[in-house]
Amino acid sequence: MGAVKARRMPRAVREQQMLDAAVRIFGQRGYTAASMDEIAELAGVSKPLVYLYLNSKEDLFTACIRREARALTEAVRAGVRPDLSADGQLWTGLRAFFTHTARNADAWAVLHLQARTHGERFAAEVTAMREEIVAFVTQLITAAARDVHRDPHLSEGEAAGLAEALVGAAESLADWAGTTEGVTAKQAAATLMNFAWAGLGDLMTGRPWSPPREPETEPVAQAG
Amino acid sequence: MGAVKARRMPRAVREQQMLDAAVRIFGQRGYTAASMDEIAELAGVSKPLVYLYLNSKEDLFTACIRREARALTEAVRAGVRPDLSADGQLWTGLRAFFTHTARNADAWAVLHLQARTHGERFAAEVTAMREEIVAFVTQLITAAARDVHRDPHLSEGEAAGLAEALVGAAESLADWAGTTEGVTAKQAAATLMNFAWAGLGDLMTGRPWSPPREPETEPVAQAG
Amino acid sequence: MGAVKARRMPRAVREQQMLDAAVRIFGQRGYTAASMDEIAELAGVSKPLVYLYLNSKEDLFTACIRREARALTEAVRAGVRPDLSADGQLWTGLRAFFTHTARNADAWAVLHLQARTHGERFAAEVTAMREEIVAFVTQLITAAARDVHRDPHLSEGEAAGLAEALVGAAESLADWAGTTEGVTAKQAAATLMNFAWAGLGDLMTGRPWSPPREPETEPVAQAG
Amino acid sequence: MGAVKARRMPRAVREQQMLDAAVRIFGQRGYTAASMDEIAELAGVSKPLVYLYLNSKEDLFTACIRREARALTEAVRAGVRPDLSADGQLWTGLRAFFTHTARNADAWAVLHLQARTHGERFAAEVTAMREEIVAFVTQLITAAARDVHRDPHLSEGEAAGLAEALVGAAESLADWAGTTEGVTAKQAAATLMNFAWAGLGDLMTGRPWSPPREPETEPVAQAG
DNA sequence: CATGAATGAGTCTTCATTCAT
DNA sequence: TATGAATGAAGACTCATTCAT
Repeated sequence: MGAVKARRMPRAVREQQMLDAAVRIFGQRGYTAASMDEIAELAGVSKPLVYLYLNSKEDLFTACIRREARALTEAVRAGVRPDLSADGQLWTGLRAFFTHTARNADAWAVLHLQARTHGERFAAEVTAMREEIVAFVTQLITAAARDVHRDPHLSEGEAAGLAEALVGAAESLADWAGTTEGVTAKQAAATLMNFAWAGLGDLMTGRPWSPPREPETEPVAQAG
Repeated sequence: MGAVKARRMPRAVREQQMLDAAVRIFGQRGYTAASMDEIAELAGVSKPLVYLYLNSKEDLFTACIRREARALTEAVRAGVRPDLSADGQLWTGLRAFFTHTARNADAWAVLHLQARTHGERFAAEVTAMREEIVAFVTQLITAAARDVHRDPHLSEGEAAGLAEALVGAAESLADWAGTTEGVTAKQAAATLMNFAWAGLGDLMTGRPWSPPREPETEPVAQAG
Repeated sequence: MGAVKARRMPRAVREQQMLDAAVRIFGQRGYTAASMDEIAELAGVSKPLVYLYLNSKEDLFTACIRREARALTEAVRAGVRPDLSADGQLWTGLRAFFTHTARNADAWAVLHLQARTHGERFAAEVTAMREEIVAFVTQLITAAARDVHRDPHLSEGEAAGLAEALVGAAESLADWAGTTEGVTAKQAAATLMNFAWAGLGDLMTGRPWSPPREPETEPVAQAG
Repeated sequence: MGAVKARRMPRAVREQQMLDAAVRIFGQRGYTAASMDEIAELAGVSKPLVYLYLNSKEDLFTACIRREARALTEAVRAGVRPDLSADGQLWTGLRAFFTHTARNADAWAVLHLQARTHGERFAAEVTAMREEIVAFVTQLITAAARDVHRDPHLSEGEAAGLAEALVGAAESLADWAGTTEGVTAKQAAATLMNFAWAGLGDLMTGRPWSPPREPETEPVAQAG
């Protein structure tokens, strides 16, 4: 298991091996349950070397998050075809997204589950990436609205909410596709496009779904 | 801090206090970072008593998951108005869902984040609940399709995928509403209905979004 | 070795046992070389209990310093006979000092060597005690000067310097008496009284030793 | 930081640079807290080179002690004017001593604090130096006694005790002068001469301070 | 002569868990 | 019923020390 043990490698290479191991362990065990011992062993080095290069468990985790966040955004960016229409761009972007998350399940677990569950410092790191993506999707939605009407029915706030929903759905479907046998990235993307885009289309043509009248809305507040 | 110390309470009551404390700590610190010491202190009892009643950290966590999963499904079930049409039922269900998750943020964190991040045994516990909900939503979607056509365009698999997307989006929006100031449960529900339902409607009237032709789809497989 | 192992002792007692052990180990091995393992073992308890009661190595060391500093000052205070003349008070105080340090060699090593060698925080703790003693000795010296003249030849600064020298000499003699076989506390005290008091007497009668004239004094500055 | 990096220096020079760095670090951090990494970095060389030249941390520390002990004794020896009377010799010796310790505070910390706190092997190294000095001072005191009487009142043991006290006071005053702003070497020396010499003078003229009668002397023994 | 790469061994610290009362 | 006293096991982190180049 693991890579063949090769001693005396240049620092940069060893660092990547360590990050590979760390992403795998963090993704599978979770941040706290992951032990530096295990990571070092999987990386084929001794623990002190991990500390020498990556400083601490926190820093190591942060390095994982950064590397994988960058890898994911770049994969998506590379997938998007800017010459297509808004829905075409979304489609290709989603395909890239699902492909990347499915191929890098541990990295996705690190970003989507672990990083958000172990302290603000880590969460902030992913939030940056996520916001970048949400902003991009908001643009796409707004652009699409412009394609249909000169005078869009869509406020900025609404567009942001919809983007949030779309990204959220994508994230959940990524988990689903990663967990469920026989669901391809393409299928996941198609499902999401079907689910959302047609609806958005309707929305933009001025036929939004509207809730029935009702008397009262209680305020939302945390109980405990 | 914590509850007022009252001795000699009936076992059932004490147990609930412990679960209250545990949900709070697990939700805020995460499963591994949560310490039995802290939980016992917040519950206002000594640690051995926690062990006497709840057996072990794992069992305690499982008990939390079960209690909160049941509470959530019951809240949703209670929210749904079975006398309404499919979209009406979905709307009221979502409202109940967002209201409950917003009011019980720690419980939601336990179910949505913690339980899925710390071992199969816990994950399975939530999965059961989730599947129940997905099945219910699948029914609603199928029912809605029947309402529109006698001869639905919607395969079972498609309906399941859409339900998955909808539930996923709902989960993400629950996080979003819990995190973002000034977003009410009602708004979250409306956003999701707008996002999805109109699209589904389109879908059901036979105008699905369709991807452009392309030659090739690579299979999805985990790299590492 | 160590005390007979008795389980289930009240906290206060156990704490003192731990401090006893800690003083011994810290005094003999030094702060850094002392291991919590060894201290716990000598105290007859497990390491976690040491942490439960004393918090950390730093806190444990601080507790040692405080306890021993208090014990030493109290021993000296109890030794001084306030009804005697200044030289009588000094004599009895020194006797008490040498007796206590000789009987508690490890404690003396903690206070005199270890506490001053491992960070400001610890050093400050002993400095407080030392300043108290120096101030007391300064008073004695000044009082003695008043006994001899109405109009003392002794400035405040000079008195402080002399007190510093006397205390310093006492500290060194304590090491010496502790190390050298066959030197009693009484002898050490007598040596110091002989060494110093007669000289101070001379000083106070206005016959100070004076350095020969010389042309030049270079300023003192740290090289590195 | 550290010395300018110059490669390919003769071994002797490099060794001195290493010792310079080591004395500084050992003096400031203490033996155990000092890390070979830091020493090597401050010396401007790689760690393996330190090991190549100085063998081990213990050997390095020993080398420091030896070099600085020799430097100190030589400074004192060079300061003493053998053509002067006994008190003149003591005065000039003390001046040299305080000047050297003040100018080499780290070296003094190594000798006075660190070497005595980290194992017999190191302590022995300084003890040798100290005994040499004490012996020299004993001679001075005896010589001074001879200057006053043909038939000295001073036994050998008494002279040794007094020398011990004087040296001890000098050591403590060295710390004091090193720590307290505005105290020069000359002042420290004068304080000590005033404190001691006049007293010794008295002593030698046959008027020793004598303790009051008292019934009992308890034997001194270590408690623990 | 000189060093970047690498580690075995050990330290402080924490936590889930259990007795004895 | 309830708890103060106590611990085995494990994890993060550091350091003196050595190869291989």
